[in-house]
Amino acid sequence: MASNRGQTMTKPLSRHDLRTVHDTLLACYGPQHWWPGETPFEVMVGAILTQNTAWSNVERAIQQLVAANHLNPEAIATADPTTLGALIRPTGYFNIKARRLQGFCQWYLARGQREALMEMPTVALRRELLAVKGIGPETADDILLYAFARPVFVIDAYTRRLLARLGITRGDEPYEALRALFEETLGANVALFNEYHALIVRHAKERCRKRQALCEGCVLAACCQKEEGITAS
DNA sequence: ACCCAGGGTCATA
DNA sequence: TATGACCATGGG
Repeated sequence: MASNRGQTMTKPLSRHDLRTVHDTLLACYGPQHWWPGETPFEVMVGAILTQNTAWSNVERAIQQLVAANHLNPEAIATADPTTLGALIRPTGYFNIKARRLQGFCQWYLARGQREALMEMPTVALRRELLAVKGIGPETADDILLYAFARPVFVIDAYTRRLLARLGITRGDEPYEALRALFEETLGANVALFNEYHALIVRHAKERCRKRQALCEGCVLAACCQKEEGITAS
């Protein structure tokens, strides 16, 4: 299906319109330059710290890790858990996340870090990431896509909400079903997956919000199945 | 004083 | 397999 860059979509959507949704969002917002992180390792740390947490809180934690010279796998793996917890405190769940970071870094070092892991096939790397305690499907896919440039589509709460409101899904599909939907419909494409997920986050944060969505003026409004969108108050 | 935010694990039934 | 409790800080 042809894209309609710069225009408002006007028909109810099916799953085959995922490409057009991307093009419409890109025309609206422009490239998002994701993931916000200086290095691949910082992306991995950020992916764990942002679990169920606002990104602004993660930025503080990253700053504190840098200031304490702890933003490297050796320092995190060998840090005192209480010290590490204090550094990442702003992200919430800091006791659990400190353990998750340490478990991840121990695996990362044992596996020879990024250089060695880059040689591993995507399916095998994904399986290993999921075996690390505290890394579930979304965190694994964040790392695969944004730190290892693998063609894996990230499904998060924003993606679920947007697809359900558009009428493409019901909202209760399992993670793997939604990931397969995007990957099979769009075809493996790292640059596209990277940009699309970033655009979904941008759109869901600033317009397709959980409550009080700003449907008036939305580029997807004409084709969206969401009923009674609350406009700006 | 709520509700929400770029989840995941574990214990139950 | 499917729900619920739990983890915890910061902004609106």
